[in-house]
Amino acid sequence: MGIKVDELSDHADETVEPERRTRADRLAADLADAILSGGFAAGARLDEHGLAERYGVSRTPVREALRQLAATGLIEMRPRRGAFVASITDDALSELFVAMGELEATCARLAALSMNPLERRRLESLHGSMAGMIERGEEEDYAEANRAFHHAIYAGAHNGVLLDIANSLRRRLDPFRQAQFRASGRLEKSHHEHDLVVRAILSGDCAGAHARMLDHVHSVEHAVGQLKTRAAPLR
Amino acid sequence: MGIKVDELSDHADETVEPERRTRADRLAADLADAILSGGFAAGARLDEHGLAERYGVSRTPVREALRQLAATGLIEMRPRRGAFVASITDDALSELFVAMGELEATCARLAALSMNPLERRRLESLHGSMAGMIERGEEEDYAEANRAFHHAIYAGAHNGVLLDIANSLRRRLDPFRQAQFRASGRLEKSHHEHDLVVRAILSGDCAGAHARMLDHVHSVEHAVGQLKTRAAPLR
DNA sequence: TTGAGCCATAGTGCATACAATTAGGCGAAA
DNA sequence: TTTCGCCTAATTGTATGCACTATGGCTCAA
Repeated sequence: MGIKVDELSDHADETVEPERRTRADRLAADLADAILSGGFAAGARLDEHGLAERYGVSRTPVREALRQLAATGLIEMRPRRGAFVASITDDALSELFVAMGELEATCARLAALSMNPLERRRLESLHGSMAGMIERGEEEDYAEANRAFHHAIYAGAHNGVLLDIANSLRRRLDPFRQAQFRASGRLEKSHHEHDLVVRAILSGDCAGAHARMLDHVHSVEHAVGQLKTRAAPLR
Repeated sequence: MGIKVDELSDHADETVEPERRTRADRLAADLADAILSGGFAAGARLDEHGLAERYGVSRTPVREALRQLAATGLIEMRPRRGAFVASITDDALSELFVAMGELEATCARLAALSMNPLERRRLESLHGSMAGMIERGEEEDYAEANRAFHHAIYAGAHNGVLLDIANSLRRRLDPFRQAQFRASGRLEKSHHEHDLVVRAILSGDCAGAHARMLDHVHSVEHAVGQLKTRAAPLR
């Protein structure tokens, strides 16, 4: 099941190959990036013909890409009425955070039980390196390391199904998580919460790992909520 | 051309309506049913042209239906090599059960916290009615009620995201769950486990609900495992 | 006889043309 | 003035044709 992982990872590991993946697949990835980075407004209509012209392909791969995205929940398709960027209501966002929290807490619990010594050492080392980033104010690096941190815990659960679910939820929440890093003092608080999670996992305290991770995600949700009261949602 | 509609003739819920859903959507549903009910062997190749001919449509809706199914994990698509019915290895099946167990346990915990009095009463009543089915040996009815029972708990978590995830996992596991009902004494054991879950939920014991549901799913997995050692997997 | 390379064939990826439906605007009637 | 209905334009759903890739069989050489 380890194979499945790098099928999903669409980074530039391919060098010159004259297109291994299909246009539809690459289009889906491109569109997902564009949507998640705010290139399309929430609720915006995704016109097949327009997208086809814009990306220089025919409507067929566009339609297939849209189907893929619809399956992830990133867009919504209504028969004969087209595709729209899924707009997240406050309630839906809250449900997403609750689900994400439960999933992450579950992974943390399983990780406390299943991680092998190497995985535990790597998690500890990654967590340790993040302290320095905070001191040096390296927000970008911290955000990236944060992703790796959470991913390490998903992977530590040793369950491909949960890994896939967690990744897909995280992708949808990432834009919101990103924003809260800019709240003052948030990085320190986040790191402290991580610390509690790591200690619980390393000591094999599965109930503690569950509880601490739940706390952490709730805290992230709270920070996002605070942000939204001041500024408009970021997409 | 819209005349030869009933090649796809499925359920008679639509009376005269000239197609509300698209062909691709109905095809996806039909194919999912066919696969889950064993109409296609595991690992079988799903030839686009053949399916198109068989269902009396062109390749385009077939392709879109296949994309949809691929997103649910029911089939696997490899670029330029076609679609195959996803074959489940023992390891993958085990991972699915673990994930399903964690999801169900999470829903049970949340249900213990969130269910309103009406939902609690309905859950209790449904559970009560299942005892009679066992005594009367109504396996079919019990299987149906069992689905409703678990669904009620997912819904009781009051979280659409978790509900969707649980449903999609359940769909993939249902063929295996069905089989274990035929194991002797399994119905009684299942009902007893349900009883523990219901009591925990009704009394608001969220930790207990989590633990009891985890036990229950593990027990189901064990029963399926027992079955598989004797007979070949059912698809 | 066995292995490697070539070729034919089948099947997917993509493009494009056509059909059908929806939505919005316009006009007529009450 | 308002409302109902029709018509048109825009857009999605479906069909089909072509091109390119992968796979299996066949040939030729060792």
